[in-house]
Amino acid sequence: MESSSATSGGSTRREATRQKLYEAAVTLIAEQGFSATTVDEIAERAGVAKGTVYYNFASKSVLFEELLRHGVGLLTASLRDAAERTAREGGTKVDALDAMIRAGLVFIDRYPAFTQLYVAELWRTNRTWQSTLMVVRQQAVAVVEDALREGVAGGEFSEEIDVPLTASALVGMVLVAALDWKSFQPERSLDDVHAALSRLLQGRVSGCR
Amino acid sequence: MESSSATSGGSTRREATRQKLYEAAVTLIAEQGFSATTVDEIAERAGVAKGTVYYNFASKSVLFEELLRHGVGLLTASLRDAAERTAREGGTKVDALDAMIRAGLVFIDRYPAFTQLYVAELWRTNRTWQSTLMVVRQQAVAVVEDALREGVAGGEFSEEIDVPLTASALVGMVLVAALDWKSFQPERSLDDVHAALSRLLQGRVSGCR
DNA sequence: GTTTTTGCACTGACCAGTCAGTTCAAATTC
DNA sequence: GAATTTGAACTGACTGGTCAGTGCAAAAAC
Repeated sequence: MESSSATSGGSTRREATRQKLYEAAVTLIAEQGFSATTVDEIAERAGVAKGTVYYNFASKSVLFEELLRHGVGLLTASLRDAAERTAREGGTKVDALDAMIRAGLVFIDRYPAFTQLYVAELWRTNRTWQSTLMVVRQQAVAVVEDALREGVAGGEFSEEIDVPLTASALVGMVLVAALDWKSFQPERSLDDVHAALSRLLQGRVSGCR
Repeated sequence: MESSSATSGGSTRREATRQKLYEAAVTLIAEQGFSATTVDEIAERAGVAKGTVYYNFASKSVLFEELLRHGVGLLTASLRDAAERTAREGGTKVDALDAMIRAGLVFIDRYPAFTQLYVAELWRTNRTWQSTLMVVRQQAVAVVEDALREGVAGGEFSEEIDVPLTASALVGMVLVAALDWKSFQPERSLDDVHAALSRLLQGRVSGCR
């Protein structure tokens, strides 16, 4: 899944160790927060010696920063893929947004810990990885903004909508609904959650029908 | 302002110190997270000696927990107030939801640090204040759920909506849009943001008109 | 034979929580 | 109304523990 191409095509063994460290770090940091999670814990959960962590990453912060980049890269790719697939199949922009909602849900379903940790850090200030976070956030939100803008250009959406704000709101809708789903009603199906959000997106809750 | 009544009518000085500590703690923890914030920092920012923190609160965690309860209490009261005011004035349930969106925005506008800190902690597990957080979350979401349920009962909303999920999604919409507003476009007006969210709530973005 | 991992002892900074002592405003005494 | 007492509120130096990061020799993997 990650061995062949990737960024630097390093040796496979190294990549596998890094992956194990990502996985260990993501759950621990999601549960406890960055500062409350120790490097010893991460190493132990990954089944690796502490020295190995420092052989593979310059510091705890760097490990975390690369983890963030890695994770949001996956999400962005998935959103873009959903949008493009819909376009290729001749769907409307609402279809594209709907497909992106589903892609978001699938992502959160698969990586709940990452999502949680991301949300916890996103609006913080004064942290070393702030700029990383901003860049990476913009990449993801931009995909939604593009769909909205194209919808406005094509006459499908009202010209009066506020693109950045509406994009934020849509992202928030999916994010919070999905995190609540995973935290408080994990037994429900993804389709169920998707249906509820679809209805909200299409304004089938109130007002018109 | 706080001398006479309050909860326990304790001495004024004590209450004032606690308030200063809340204010210092909320911004520091919002910026850095709970574990990365030291008690020395909180004391210094509050202009108080470290010992005073421990004279007023049993521990750092307890200070934080009481801070959470305090803050969400304010929010819940504000939401409930908005809902009741709309009802008294004979508004529809959409009006009530709209008023609650505005109340939420006003709250976040006033206490952005608290909101940020709340979001960062809400979906964590394994923390001592988890139960506090759950209780307090349910109080706030319940107000929205009630409005939705009443809307369904009164025929204003579709019977098919999923009340808890839709409530989560609405809360998320406001939360994320408002945090993005405060973080990335703080110069915009509250009315502006409110208008964009109103439009989304009423389905005036896509589909019907 | 080079790269990667291990295991573990060590350091220095940092930090939550403690406690003996100080402050001061109100209550009490004369 | 001045002198004295009281005690809640506050102070800040100190302690015991924790943790990020280092150093390195030997083993394992490739």
